[in-house]
Amino acid sequence: MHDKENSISETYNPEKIETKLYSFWEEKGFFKPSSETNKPAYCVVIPPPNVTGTLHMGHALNATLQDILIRWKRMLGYAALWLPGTDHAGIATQNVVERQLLQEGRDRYTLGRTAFLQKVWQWKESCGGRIIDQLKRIGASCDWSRLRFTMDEGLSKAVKEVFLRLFEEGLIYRDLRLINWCPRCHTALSDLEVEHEELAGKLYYIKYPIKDLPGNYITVATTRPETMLGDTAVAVNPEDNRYKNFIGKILILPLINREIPIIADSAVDMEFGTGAVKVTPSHDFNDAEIAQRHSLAYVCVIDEEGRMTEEAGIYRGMDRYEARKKIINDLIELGLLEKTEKHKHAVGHCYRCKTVIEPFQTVQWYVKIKPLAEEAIKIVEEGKIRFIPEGWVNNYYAWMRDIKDWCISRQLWWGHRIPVWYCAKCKKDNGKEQGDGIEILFYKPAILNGKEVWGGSFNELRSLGISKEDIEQRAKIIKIPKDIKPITSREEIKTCPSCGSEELIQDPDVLDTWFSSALWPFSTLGWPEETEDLKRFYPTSVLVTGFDIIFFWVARMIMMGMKFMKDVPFRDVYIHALVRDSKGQKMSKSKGNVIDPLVMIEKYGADAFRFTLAAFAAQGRDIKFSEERVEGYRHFINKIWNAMKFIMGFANLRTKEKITVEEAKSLKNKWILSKLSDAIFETNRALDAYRFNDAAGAVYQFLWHEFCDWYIELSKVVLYSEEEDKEETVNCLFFVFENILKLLHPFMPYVTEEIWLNILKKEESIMVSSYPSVNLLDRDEEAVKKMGYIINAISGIRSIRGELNISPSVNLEVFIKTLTKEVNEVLSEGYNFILKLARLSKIKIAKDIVREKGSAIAVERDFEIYIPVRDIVDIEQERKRLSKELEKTEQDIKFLNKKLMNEDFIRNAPKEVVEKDKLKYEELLIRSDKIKENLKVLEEIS
RNA sequence: GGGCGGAUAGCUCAGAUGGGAGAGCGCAGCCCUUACAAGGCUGAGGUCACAGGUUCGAAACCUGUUCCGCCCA
Repeated sequence: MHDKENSISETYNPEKIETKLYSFWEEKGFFKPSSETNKPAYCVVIPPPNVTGTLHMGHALNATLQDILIRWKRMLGYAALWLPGTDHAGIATQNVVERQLLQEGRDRYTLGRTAFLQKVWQWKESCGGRIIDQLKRIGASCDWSRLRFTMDEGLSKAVKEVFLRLFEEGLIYRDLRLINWCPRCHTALSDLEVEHEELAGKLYYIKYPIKDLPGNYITVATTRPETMLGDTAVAVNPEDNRYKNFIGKILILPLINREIPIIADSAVDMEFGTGAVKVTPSHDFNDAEIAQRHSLAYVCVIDEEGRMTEEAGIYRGMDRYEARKKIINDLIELGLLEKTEKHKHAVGHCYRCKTVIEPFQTVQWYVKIKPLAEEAIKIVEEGKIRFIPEGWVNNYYAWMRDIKDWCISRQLWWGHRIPVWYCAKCKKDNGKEQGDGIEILFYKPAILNGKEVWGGSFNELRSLGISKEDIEQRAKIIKIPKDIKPITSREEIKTCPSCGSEELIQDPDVLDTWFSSALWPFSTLGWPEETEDLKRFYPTSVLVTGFDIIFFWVARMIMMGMKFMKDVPFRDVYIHALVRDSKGQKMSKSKGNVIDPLVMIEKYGADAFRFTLAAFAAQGRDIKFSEERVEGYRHFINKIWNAMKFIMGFANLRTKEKITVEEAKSLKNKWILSKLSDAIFETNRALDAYRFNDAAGAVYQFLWHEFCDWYIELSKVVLYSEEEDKEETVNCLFFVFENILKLLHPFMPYVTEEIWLNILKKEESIMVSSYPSVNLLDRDEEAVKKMGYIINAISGIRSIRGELNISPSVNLEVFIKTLTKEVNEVLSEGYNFILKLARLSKIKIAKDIVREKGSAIAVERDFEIYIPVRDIVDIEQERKRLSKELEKTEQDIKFLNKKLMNEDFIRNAPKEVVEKDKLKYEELLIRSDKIKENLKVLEEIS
C-alpha cells in the first residue's frame, strides 16, 4: 500500500486518496471484528436505511457518529462490529416499482402478484442499496461481509418465527375495527404512520329535520359533510339543557331520508359547534366509540379508493371530495345548510404519500402490546437501557404508557407474507363453509363462456372452475371475515390439517415493515439460530439514531428484544439531532434547500464533512448545517497537512518512536507531552459520554492552538539553530503528531491514514493501531507552570506590539524584571524562545532592572516587562493603553473587594473559593499599583 | 387542549455537579517571518429573552411572562 514516490504534495487532495484507502481497508479485512475471542465485544447495528433510499444529511450524520464510535472502540482494542443492512421498506419500495410500471402503462395488477414481486426483486438487485456505496464514500467501517436485508432468508425466518410465537401466545390476533386507511396506497396504516397536520377547513352547519315535528330541526356541525350519508345517530351531551327534551326523538337524515335517533353521550363536547354532533361510526374514530356504547349500526359510504359506495345513493361512485361539493350544493338547495364557518382542524395524512387518510372498517392483524410494553418500560426504569440525552426517556415513557395495540397487517404485496392460511371447506358454527364468506374482487375479470367474472366468494369462483392460483393473481381485494379460522404454519401448507381439504388460501396481507425492523438487533446476528455472532454481540452496545423513530423503531426493538432474547437489544440509545439548513429549516425536496452529502464530500472531502458533523453534534440541539462550516474544517485539514510537511523536514533526525514526560529533558518537550496527555484525556472522556462536539473540539484545539501555534514555533527556535539538542525535539514532534493523528482518526479516517501509511510509512494501518488512552496519562505540573511563564512573557510582548502597532520588522529590546528566583531561571532558560517568538533583538532579564523612561509595560504575577518605545511610538498611545488596563483592573478590584468584605461570603463559601479570590485580589492590587506607577513615569516624560 | 425543548458576541453554537462568560465564523489593525495567506500576530464585541424568588453568590436551581420549534390528542 505504501506509495512509491517520496515527494509530499503541496496540499491534501482527498478525491484521489479516499477511494484508494477505502478499498485498501476493505481488502485487508479491517472492518471485520477481531477474531481474538478474548477481546471484549463492541457492537453497533446500523439503523437500516430504505433500499430505495439515497444518502441524505440525516444518514450522513448518523453514519458518521457510528463510525466515530466504532473506529474509536476498535482502536481501543475491542472486537468491534458495525453491522450494516437495509430495510425492504414495504410501501416506499412498492411505490417505486409501481411508478415504473405506470410509465410503461401497466400496474401491479396487470402483472399479478408473483410477477410483480419478481419485478421488485429485480429492481432491488439492480438499483436498491445504492445507499450502501454512498455509506462507503463517507468512510463507514461497516463489516460488509455481514450485510443484511430485512427480506433475507434468515431475517424472514425470524419474522415468521416471531409472528407465530406471538400468535401462539395470544399476543397476535385479528379483529374488525376502524383503521387508518390510505386510499392511495390501498393499505391499512398503524397510528404512528399517520401524520397529523393542522389544516384550515370549514365547519358546516347542517339542519336535520325532526320526525313528527315538521319545520323543526336539530343543527349539527361537521367538517366532513360527505360522511353524513353514513350517519346512524345524532348525539348530544346528556347535561345539555338545550337538547334534553329531544333525546330519544327521531331525525330524518337529509339526502338519504334515513331515520336516525338522537342519543345522549357524555363524550359530546357541548362547546363544539351546536353541541349536537352527527355520528358516523364507519368513518370516524370517536363516532365508532359512541356506536359501541349505543349499539349503533355501521353504514359504510366511502370505499377503499376514497369513493362513495352503493350506500351513498345517488352519490355512488363519486370521489369523496367531489361528493362533498355536491352534497353542500344539494343541502343549500334544500335550505338545510344553515351556515359555514372557517375552522382549523388536524387532518391525518399517510406518512409515505401524504394522502389524506380515511378511517375505514376492516379486519386486520394486531399485536396485543401492553404486556410487551410493560416489560420494556420496566427495563428502562431499571436503568438497563440508557437514553442519551436523558430527556428522551420521558417521551419514551409517555408513549409506552399510553400505547395502543399495533396494527401490523398491510394490504401490500412487497413484504413478509403473513404465515397464515384459511380453509375454504371447514365449516363455520352456522354450518356454512368458510369459503362462502371469503369475498374476492378481481382487478381483471376472468372470462368464462364469454362472460366476465369480476369476483365473488372463494367457493363460487372455485366452482366456476377458476384455479386457486388464478384467483390469487387476479385478486385486487380479498376479504377474509373475522370469523374464519386462521391456520398457522412455519412451512408452506397445501392441505388443511383439520379437514384435509386442499382448498386453502393464504392470508393476502404482508406485515408492517417495522415489524421486521423491530427484530433487527438479533435477527441480523442470526436468530432464531443460536449463532456465534448472537452469543458474542448480543446485547449490542449502543444504538445511534434520530428521535423521529423512537416509537417506530427503538421502542419496538426493546419490546421484541426483551420478549425473544430476554435481554435488552442495546445498552445505550444515543439520540442525535436533525440536520437542518443554515436557517434552521427542515431540509426537504419541495423547499429546495437540500444539501447533498455526496456533493459536500466531492467538494471538501469526506474528512472535512465528517468533522463538521461531529463538531456540531452537540447533544439536544439540531444541527444547522451550512457549507461554509465544511469549508472551515477543510482548512483544518490543510493545517494538519502543513504541520506534517514541517515535521517531515526533520524525519532524518528522529531516533525513537516514543518519548515520555520523564524522559524528556527540555521544558517545552515536557510541556507539550503534558498537554498531549490532557488532550488524550479530554477526547476519550468526551467520546465516552457521546459528547462528539467536545471530543472534536479538544483535538482541534490541541492540534491547532497548542501544537501548531506554540510547540512548532518553539521547536523552530531549536531546529533552526546550531547549538541545541535537536534530537529530543524531533522525537517529540513526531510522537505528539502521531498521537494527534490517532486521536483524529475516528473523525478523519482518510487524511490520518494517508499520512500514517504513505508519508510516515508506519506499519499496517492507523485504523488498527492503538488509540491513545488515559493509561498513557503522563503530566508534569511543574513544567506546565514554568512553560506558562515563557508563554505569558511572549504573549505580553506581542500584545504590546499589537496594540501599539509596532511593525514586526522592528526588532525590539526588552527588559524583564523578575520577582522570584524561579522565574528568573525559567525565563533565562527560555531566552531564545522569547527572543524569536516575540521578535526581539535583545532581552535583559534580571531581578533589579531599572525601568527606562518611556517604556511600555506588561505586568505579570511574577515578573514585569518593560519595552522602551519612546523612539518608536507616541507615548500618548501607551498612556491610553495603560489607562484602559488600569480601569479594567480597578473595576475588578472593586468587585472582589465587595465580595471579600461580605462576611456571609467568607463564612459560607468553600475555603478554596475564598482563598482563590483573596489571592486574585492581592494580585490585582499589586498589578494596579504597578500600572499606576508606570503611568506616572509616562506622565513625567510627556 | 396536554407534554417537551430552545432563547448566551453580528452569525452558528459550547458552557457535565451554582463561584465575575467561551469557541468557530465574521469584523478591525498589522504582517507574504524559511509548514501553512486555506496562514500568523493583536484586538473590538455580551444587562446570558423578561419579571420575581432561592442563595453569601445564578447564564445555570424554582415560579411566572413573552417569543420560537417539536411531539401527542
